Amino acid sequence: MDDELHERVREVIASVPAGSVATYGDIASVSGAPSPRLIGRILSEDGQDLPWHRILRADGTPAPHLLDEQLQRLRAEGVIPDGQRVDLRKYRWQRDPDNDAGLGGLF
DNA sequence: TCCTTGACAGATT
DNA sequence: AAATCTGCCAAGG
Repeated sequence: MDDELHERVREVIASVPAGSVATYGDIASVSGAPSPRLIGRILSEDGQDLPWHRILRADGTPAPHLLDEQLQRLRAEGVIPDGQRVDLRKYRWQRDPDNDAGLGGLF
């Protein structure tokens, strides 16, 4: 059921902790989406209730139309963007190797 | 049914 | 380092 995938993607995005960010590719990989494009599409349609501002592109730069709002919201959460770019090395959300994934045993 | 568009990513040039 | 090309999947015209 592809609806499940859609739901899973939202779940993963919702599981990203404040003060951290993730890339579309990461979300796609963790959620099992076939392509990161799906993430963007889902967010554009059904991401109103999700922390979409924590999702960045692979370079650490948010999407062009969201750029203002994105950086502003991130800054409010403690993420300090370097110009238009966020240090993924520091803020990128990665599953704790010691603790299980942020999925909370979704698998 | 084919073509275009879009919150992307990675490899090339 | 920056611009370009290619592959990717789904939805709408």
